[in-house]
Amino acid sequence: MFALCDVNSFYASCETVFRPDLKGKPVVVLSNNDGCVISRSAEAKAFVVMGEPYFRQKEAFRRHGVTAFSSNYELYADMSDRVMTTLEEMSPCVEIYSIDEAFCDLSGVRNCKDLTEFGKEIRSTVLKRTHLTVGVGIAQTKTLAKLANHAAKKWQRQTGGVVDLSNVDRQRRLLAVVPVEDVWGVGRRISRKLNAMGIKTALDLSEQSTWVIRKHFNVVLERTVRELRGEPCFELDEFAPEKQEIVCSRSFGDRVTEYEQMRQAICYYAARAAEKLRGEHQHCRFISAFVKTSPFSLNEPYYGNSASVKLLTPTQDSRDIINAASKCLSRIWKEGHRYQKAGVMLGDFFSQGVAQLDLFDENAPRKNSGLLMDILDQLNAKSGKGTLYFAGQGIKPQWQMKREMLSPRYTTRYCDLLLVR
DNA sequence: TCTGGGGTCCTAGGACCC
DNA sequence: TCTGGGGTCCTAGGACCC
Repeated sequence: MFALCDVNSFYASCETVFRPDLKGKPVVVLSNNDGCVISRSAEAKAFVVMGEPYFRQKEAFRRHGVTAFSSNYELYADMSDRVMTTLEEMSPCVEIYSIDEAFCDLSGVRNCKDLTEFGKEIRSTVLKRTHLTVGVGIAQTKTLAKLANHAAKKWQRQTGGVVDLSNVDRQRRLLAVVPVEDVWGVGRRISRKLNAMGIKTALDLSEQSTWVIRKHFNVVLERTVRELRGEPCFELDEFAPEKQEIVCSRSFGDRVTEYEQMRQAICYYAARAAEKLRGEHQHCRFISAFVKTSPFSLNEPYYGNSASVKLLTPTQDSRDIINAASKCLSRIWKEGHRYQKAGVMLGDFFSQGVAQLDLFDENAPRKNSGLLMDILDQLNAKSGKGTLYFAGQGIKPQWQMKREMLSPRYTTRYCDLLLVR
């Protein structure tokens, strides 16, 4: 048995925890650069469109008294930790699936407790400790647990925010009313195709023959069908697998038109990516950089391109990674465009000591590289990000993002006491 | 004027091997 | 006239997730 626990309107709720005056009022959180709406409080759902740009909804926000926040990921990550710690205390095995969701293994719990009761305990404990509300969906497969969670949120008042789907009749009744596009693993493209085939509800999908689904779609959807029937295909992954790639990219607050500005931005992303890489205790061989103009602007030609290099010897040294990324940039830069976004990607990872040195590599490994990087990371960890940085990043970046409605650092600076007890 | 960021998995096709 | 069979590895692209 699995329980899927997720926080209601996570980002928006994190903001209202520290602004009790906004409880019960429409609140939204915006993506970087205050671009799109990425989280809405229950009260905001009626007149705010998820994923739509802020500038198009500004007027409606004003009319309905919606409070908007720039995203404050430091705060959300910290609140997420508190929620996950609580879940880990209450359940023997937890898979943290995203910043606001976790699957809990309930196979043992089942023998000694009523599952719905247990779900309610989780809810009240998380609420008490963090002032955040979670929905709990319980079932014998992950896909069904997701669906149960969906129901717990949709009919929160009737269900008390907890739905146990172990009963087969109950399962069928729910599947029959859930549109197929709300099933975990069924996105826009696939639901359109399914609808055209007359498959409209989750129940319809669960009744398809697996080989028909495999023929018209793929094994991924076949697994979803099996899971909907109660046959588990996905296990609980308690330990996060090692990363396969690291991406660092950002849209610019203002369009970038000058090479020097872009070079600084790429240098910054490369340095951040290298830092993340060392955080994973990995070395990489693949480095790429990309730039692009806005895909939305109609009166200028679109340009987007990327270039990559494959090193002979894996590295974790920021200097190597910055070097490689800068070289990539020089290959794809085109004068005369108004660039909206750029980024750096790392891949082809090797663990420490596993890499084979190359006899013909002209760039011999740098002396004391590991030691230097350790000191760099330690300093930045202790004294705050950006204490020590590379000259290539520039001193006064003009390309930084806009966050005009940012909330204070409630939990990571001076207000920690609020939540301690 | 203004539209996010970071991931995973699967498949098909090409290059190459014997 | 007629040109095999079985495999691996890599990459790009498409789908999905939050």
